[in-house]
Amino acid sequence: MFIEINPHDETPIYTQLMYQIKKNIVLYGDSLEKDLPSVRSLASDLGINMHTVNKAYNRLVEEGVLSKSKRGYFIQEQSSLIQHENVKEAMLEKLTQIQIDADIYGVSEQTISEWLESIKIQMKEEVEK
Amino acid sequence: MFIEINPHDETPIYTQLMYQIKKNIVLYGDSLEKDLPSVRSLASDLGINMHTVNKAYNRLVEEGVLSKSKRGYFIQEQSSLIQHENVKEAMLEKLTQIQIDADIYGVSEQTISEWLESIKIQMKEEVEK
DNA sequence: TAGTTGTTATATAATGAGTATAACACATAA
DNA sequence: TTATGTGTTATACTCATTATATAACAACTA
Repeated sequence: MFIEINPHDETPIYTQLMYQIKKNIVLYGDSLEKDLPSVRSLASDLGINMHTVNKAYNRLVEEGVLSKSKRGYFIQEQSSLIQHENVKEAMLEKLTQIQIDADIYGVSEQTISEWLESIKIQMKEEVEK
Repeated sequence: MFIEINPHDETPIYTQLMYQIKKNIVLYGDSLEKDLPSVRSLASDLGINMHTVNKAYNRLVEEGVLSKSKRGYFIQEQSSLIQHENVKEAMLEKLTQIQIDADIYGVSEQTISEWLESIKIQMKEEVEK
């Protein structure tokens, strides 16, 4: 797990953490340990509070990304299409906002595609380091 | 101006208002009155507070979408490419999150395109009503 | 037994969102 | 000139969220 938290970012720490974990799963998939670090150890490593990690973990369980047992949290193996309507709604909300901003700022469809492409490339580069 | 505020939505009222105004400009462009309703009248119409409208208006001024004078706020004519770095950063942040969620939930690139297309169609339908 | 897991409970602080009034300066229309 | 309507500023209050800090608990494990 390679996790970076930006304390100056306006997005909440637990949200950043959720996306960092998802990103790790996407990038390193099967080569990752199924067991996640305990809430206390990860919190200690990142210099944040235990409950903040716990919140991120539990949200990911609700989204179906993680599972939990009394032994700890671990990655939920799945090629599950979106079964959680909330996630889809959140994606649609973001897409709508992006579309409106693109329209009003004259950002072309092609530019959006290029941005998306560079995001993917950037992620692939991270995995090769 | 056709503005809808959803009080049950988790996104702040002033943010919803910002996007509703942008949406109006995108959809109805030149046929819109340049002058915006006063902060008090719009607040009254929507059943919300004056300062909430004021916040949305001023954010849009910062983004370059609106202008203001002592007479009131009005739509800023411009086909300005993104001069405000903050807006681009916000769009990239959203795009990154969408990309990660799409990857982890197995939402294909084509599906994303289809969602975007239906968003556009839906917006066009609104203008024809 | 000792240590680690997640869980629960309390408490506190900081911030953001939203509302509620009030007063002010300035411009405009009567 | 007066009245009204602009945006602006200031103050105060509520509420929810975020984040932290401790502490204690039950259950599992070495």
